[in-house]
Amino acid sequence: MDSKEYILQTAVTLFSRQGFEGVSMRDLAKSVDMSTAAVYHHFSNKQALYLEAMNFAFAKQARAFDAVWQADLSAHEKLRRFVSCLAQVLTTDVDFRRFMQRELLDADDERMQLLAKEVFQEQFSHLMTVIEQLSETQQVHFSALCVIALVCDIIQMQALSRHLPGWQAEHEQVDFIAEQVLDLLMNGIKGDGNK
Amino acid sequence: MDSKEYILQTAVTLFSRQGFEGVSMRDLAKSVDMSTAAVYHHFSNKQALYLEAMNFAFAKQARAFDAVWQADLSAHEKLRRFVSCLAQVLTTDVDFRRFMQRELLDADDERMQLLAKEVFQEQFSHLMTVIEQLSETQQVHFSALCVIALVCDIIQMQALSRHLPGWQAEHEQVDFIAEQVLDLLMNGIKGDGNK
DNA sequence: GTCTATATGGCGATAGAC
DNA sequence: GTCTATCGCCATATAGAC
Repeated sequence: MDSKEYILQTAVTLFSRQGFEGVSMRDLAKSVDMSTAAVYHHFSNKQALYLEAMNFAFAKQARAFDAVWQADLSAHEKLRRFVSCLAQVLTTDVDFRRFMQRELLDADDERMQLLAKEVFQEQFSHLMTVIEQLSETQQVHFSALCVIALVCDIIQMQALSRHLPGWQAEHEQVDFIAEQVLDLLMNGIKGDGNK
Repeated sequence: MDSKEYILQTAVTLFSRQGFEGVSMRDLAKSVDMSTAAVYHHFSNKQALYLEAMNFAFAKQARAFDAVWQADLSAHEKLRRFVSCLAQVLTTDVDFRRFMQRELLDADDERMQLLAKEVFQEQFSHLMTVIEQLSETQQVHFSALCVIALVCDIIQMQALSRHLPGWQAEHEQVDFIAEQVLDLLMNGIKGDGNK
């Protein structure tokens, strides 16, 4: 009975690329080489399938960050690892990234709350602790948000930035992104760091 | 014959909220109080209507940035105005923001090129010039991308960040966002600026 | 330019055999 | 657990009258 898992895996890919309305149960059934009736045997309706697919996609990434917050690292090193890990995950697992972006657009408040609790909250709390150690800012929540926003949107905008002046291929490499983001976070736009 | 414009205006709102697949020609026709046949009189098919709606939404914002790059301002002041203006536009015109996010997700390379040329390129070039004046970084393109990414994604993540620890209502005010982003850009995460 | 009516096909979901 | 067949509805798009 890993039909069900196979369906979920496939659904994640399809939903992340074409959205809820853009994927029909027929499309999905064809992709997993089954009849629609067989798919409906595993999920009560399309909405339920979508929610399970979402949880499935997010659960896979839950423990990608485990190595980041180890107690015996400096705050600076923790931040470096987090930024690097986030860039890595978002670049590698394109389905996850697109699913997340789509949820940010389409989710109602209830699903947004779920996303916050199940996917973000733990990492966000760790990140806030690290920022408190590194900075005197009173805007810890906002600073943490900035870190995540920077990494997410840089990767999200890659397909666009390719067509803007000054683009270079290395701008899309994970290590380059992580290094530049960290430099910006530590030194601001002046970038007097390692250059 | 401003039926056509009225249809476009309505289409922008619907498409930005529910996406291409989520809006039927019937929905749209009902929203503008016409028959679907009347809508089809103005647009050859749904795809063409979508593309015209996209151009319509983006054209409205083209000259929102006119006051930003005035020659007699300091580079720092230009940057401040750009960040503030961008935050203002994205907060005020929710349809525009969502449409842009959706295009970043759904557009193929051709539409991405259009988006780059018609919407971003001019502002992006100005922004790169300003960054060159403010900074010694060799990564001007990347830094410019960071500025835009920061503002866009902070606003995009507001609905989520509401459910994360440490959130405060003032985090969603345009002036607060602009001020904090500028501080981060100039001083990094330490935020030793005006605090 | 707008309508009513309709052609044609895809949609979510179910019934019932195996 | 999977299939074929089908229900009832909604989709895009068009024909032709006014």
